[in-house]
Amino acid sequence: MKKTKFQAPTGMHDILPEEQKYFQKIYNVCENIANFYNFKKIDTPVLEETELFAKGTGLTSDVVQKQMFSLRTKGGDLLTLRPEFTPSIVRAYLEHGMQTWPQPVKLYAFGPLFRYEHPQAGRFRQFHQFNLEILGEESSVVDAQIIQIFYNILSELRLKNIIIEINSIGDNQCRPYYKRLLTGYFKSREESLCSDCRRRLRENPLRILDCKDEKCQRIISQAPQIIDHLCESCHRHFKEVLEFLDEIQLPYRLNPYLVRGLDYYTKTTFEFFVESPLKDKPAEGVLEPAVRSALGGGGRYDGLVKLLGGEETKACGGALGVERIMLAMKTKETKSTEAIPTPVFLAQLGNLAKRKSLKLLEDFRRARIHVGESFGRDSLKAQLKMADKLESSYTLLLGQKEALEGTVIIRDMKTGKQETVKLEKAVREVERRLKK
RNA sequence: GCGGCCGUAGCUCAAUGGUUAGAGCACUUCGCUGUGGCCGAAGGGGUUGCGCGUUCGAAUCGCGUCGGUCGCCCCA
Repeated sequence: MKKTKFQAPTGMHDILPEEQKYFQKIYNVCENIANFYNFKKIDTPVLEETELFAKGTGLTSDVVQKQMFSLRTKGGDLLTLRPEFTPSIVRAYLEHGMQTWPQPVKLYAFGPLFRYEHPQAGRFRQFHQFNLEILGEESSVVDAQIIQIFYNILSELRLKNIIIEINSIGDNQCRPYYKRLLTGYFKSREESLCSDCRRRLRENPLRILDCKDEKCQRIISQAPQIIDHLCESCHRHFKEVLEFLDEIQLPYRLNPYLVRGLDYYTKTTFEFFVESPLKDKPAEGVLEPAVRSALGGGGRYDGLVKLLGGEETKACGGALGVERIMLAMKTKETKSTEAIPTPVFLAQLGNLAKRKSLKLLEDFRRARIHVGESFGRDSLKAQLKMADKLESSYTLLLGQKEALEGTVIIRDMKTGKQETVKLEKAVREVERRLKK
């Protein structure tokens, strides 16, 4: 065989039939639940103006600073493969005048996203998210609802030990004050911070809070926490969100350092994890790090719509990472969906029979019975072998003799018993047998 | 952007520096003219990721490069 010259680009993958089971499963669960909560589906282009993300996602975010796939069109437009959904959806909200729809507008999206970064477990340059947005709603109840929906999806996919981490990062009433406080705190200890954090100190001091560096950690643990410095309205909002979560008994954990890297968040931020039950015995050393990465996250973004040119519109949203869910499903050995057998196989022999087979196949399609075939093969042996591989319960045999007589043989693959029936009765006969 | 590990058949993997790089699985065909599974036989499939070097001789050693994978950063 010739050496294959081409391969998928770094961090991008074919989703082979084997994997499609998981994909489909995740998509179906997301869609069903989203529909139940009255979300409407939206698809947006994979490419958007670069400016949309620069402004929306934010210039200080890593996503914009170094992870965008950007290109210039022949006409000179600067476009970027979407690294996340939210700015696109806000753009669509404004472009189509959704402010005039009954508020809030609840939308969901599912599709590929692109970020230029170094691939590793659960992290790819092309990956998929399921995304929810509720635009035009200020109430804390929707924050809780979005968290609840994501939680429901993950449970429905049979993931265990789901943990929600939650925080509030305030709004532009209280955050500037907290930021100054924090900057002051870190400035006085700047020499002890890692180089990244020294940069963050100037650009976005809040991000220092989720630095993993050991020395930084010690400093962070003594730092002022935002929840102690929220303004009245943010404080109330956060308290309400937590009360809602208590009410529906979701297992959340406060994480005062959960900041998130996208610039537009205000008030509530949250992330989802699957906690490993093996935590106390790291001896086997399997699968720990991959499982710890966030399965999803999101938060409130009360300023984004205005930032992108609309009226002040409060909103909240979030996303689940499809590949990461798949990883978690596999790691937890959630029962993988077995290959579904093809109940009936149609084998033919001879030209006349082949022609009649095409028609017979259509009869079965109309009866919604899945029938396998291998019309390209002429030997009966090879066709029966295929029927065996497909784990068919019955094989229909249509040869020269049967074609002339207007009959077909039904072979029970388990017992090997065969019975000849009229061609017109084939569908009904098979239906009857399958019911047993 | 930085670091660890790994690149041999479609897949999983063998092969002290030494003939023509092997095995299992998978695939195709035959044994069996119109009857599957089991069994037996045969066959196709490789520039050992690529390049340069060391050597009488390289899948094996060295350097480089590309790719994969895992981690840091960040995120889903």
